[in-house]
Amino acid sequence: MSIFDEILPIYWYIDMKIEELGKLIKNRRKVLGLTIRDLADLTGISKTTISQTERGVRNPTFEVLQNIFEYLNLEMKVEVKERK
Amino acid sequence: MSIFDEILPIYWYIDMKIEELGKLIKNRRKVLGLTIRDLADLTGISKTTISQTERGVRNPTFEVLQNIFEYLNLEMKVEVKERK
DNA sequence: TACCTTGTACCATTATAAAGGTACAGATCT
DNA sequence: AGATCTGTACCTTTATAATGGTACAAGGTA
Repeated sequence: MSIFDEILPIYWYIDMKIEELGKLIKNRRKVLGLTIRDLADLTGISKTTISQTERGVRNPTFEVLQNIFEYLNLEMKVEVKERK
Repeated sequence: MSIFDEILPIYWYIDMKIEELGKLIKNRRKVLGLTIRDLADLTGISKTTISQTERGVRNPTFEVLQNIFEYLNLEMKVEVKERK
């Protein structure tokens, strides 16, 4: 039906690339069955900002990510990078 | 000698609060023995931005965090929040 | 006493994130 | 055909992040 019907991980790893972060947000939003308008209403963030953040065409602020993560039930962790 | 001589965790958890994120960055910078000027030179970010980000008095962009994390050898992970 | 380092305070300017509107294309309906 | 929904493409305006300079206070050192 769509790419979002595949088995979804409950854990994502982000290597600090803005495009990957956008894909993660869009994926998670779809999983929860929300539209961009829905998420905009929930967070109070404009649809423009959400759309562009999901596509990685803009550099969002921490506050924007904070709000989006809250309503997508996501949390961020920071670790010291392992040495290879 | 200072608060940074205590045993330091190799893992931090950030519950999306900008003040905590700032403390984490400052702590990590101190652990690596870097000054704000050092980090500014490494990342290309101004000392003003770094200082205010560490104190949580400003809302940094993702790009700024990306750069800081890179030179502090930190990485970000995103997880689905566990239900209580 | 200097002198140097570090971090913060303060300011003006520039760059750009965010908002909020309209319009449009594609898909999905009746 | 039309109507609706969704996401993107625009555009303008506003808010504010980021820069880069100076100055100053606290601390350490010679």
